Amino acid sequence: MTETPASLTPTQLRAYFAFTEVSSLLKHAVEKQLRDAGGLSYVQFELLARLGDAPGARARMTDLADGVVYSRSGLTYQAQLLEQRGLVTRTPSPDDERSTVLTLTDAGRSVLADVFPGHIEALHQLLFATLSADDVDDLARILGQAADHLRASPPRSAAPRRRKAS
Amino acid sequence: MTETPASLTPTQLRAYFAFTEVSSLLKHAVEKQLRDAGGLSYVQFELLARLGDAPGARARMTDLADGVVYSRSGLTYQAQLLEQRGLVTRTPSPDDERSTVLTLTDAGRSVLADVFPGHIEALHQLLFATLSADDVDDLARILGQAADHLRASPPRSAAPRRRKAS
DNA sequence: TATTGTTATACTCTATAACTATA
DNA sequence: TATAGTTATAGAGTATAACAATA
Repeated sequence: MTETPASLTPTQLRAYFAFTEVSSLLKHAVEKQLRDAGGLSYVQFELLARLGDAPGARARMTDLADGVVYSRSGLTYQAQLLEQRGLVTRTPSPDDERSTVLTLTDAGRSVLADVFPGHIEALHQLLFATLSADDVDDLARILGQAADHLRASPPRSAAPRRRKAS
Repeated sequence: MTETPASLTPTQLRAYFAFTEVSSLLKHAVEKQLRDAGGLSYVQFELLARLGDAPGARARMTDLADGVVYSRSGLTYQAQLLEQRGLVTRTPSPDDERSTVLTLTDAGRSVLADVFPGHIEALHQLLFATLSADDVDDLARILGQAADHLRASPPRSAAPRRRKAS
């Protein structure tokens, strides 16, 4: 067991407050851009972007749910919305009939293409414009480390699925 | 006008992805802790914490709304919830009868006290445990800079209040 | 019996617009 | 006329639990 201090240092507090503030302001700005440019919520964009990166532009619901921090029913809900808009298709997996495979359609890829440039521009102007290359290096290294730690951390908010205590 | 590159560097991408991942995982974990320890949402915690820091443990609705990124009606909603639980009081301001002043009650301060230790512990274990003192310094500096920039940026999602175009 | 995904449902949160009251 | 805040309302999103189908 590692002992936990009862308080944070002033610098830790500053880092935390700055982090939450950047997180909040950046998320709002990005969500607005995604909504204006493609009518997408952040989650929907993330799902489409993951599909766009996936081999064959397809992925199983469960694999998507593990990446995004969502309940399965929430993912079903979002997948329905995307399917209704024709941005993805849902088909049963040939390998395992229980699984549903989401596939990005041409229309989905087109919406992604509509949205990407503005997304990148927003990130550049809001986040990266004021940071030096060294700052970005540091940020990537430090936050990458933190992300690794958090990902491995037990208190996952979206636990894979509860296991019986027996 | 500053020219905007059409894409991000690989390091910028890594920094961005790490940032969003940390943001998402940390927020979920912190929200769970606040809910379990004090039945508070993150917004409610933030409001109570701001009142706790404010002189006289009191603040006007508008001043709170400017800090938190919320619509006025959303703030009214949250203030009602907090008042119903007896954690704050709402009284008209003596200076300006249009204003409402929120004041933290003893019960509110008590809930804050219940919640703080676990909040700090969560931050320490999830975020700071793996970071060196230098890393925290860098993080505070870099994100502080980004926060300053974002705060000053025109596309505020919660604009103070729309002004007539005339 | 465990796993994948869907459905039904209820709840929280947020924003817009209309409204009241005060400056 | 402008500002502070509330109310009414409607919509998006999320999670839990029960369920059906497959492994």
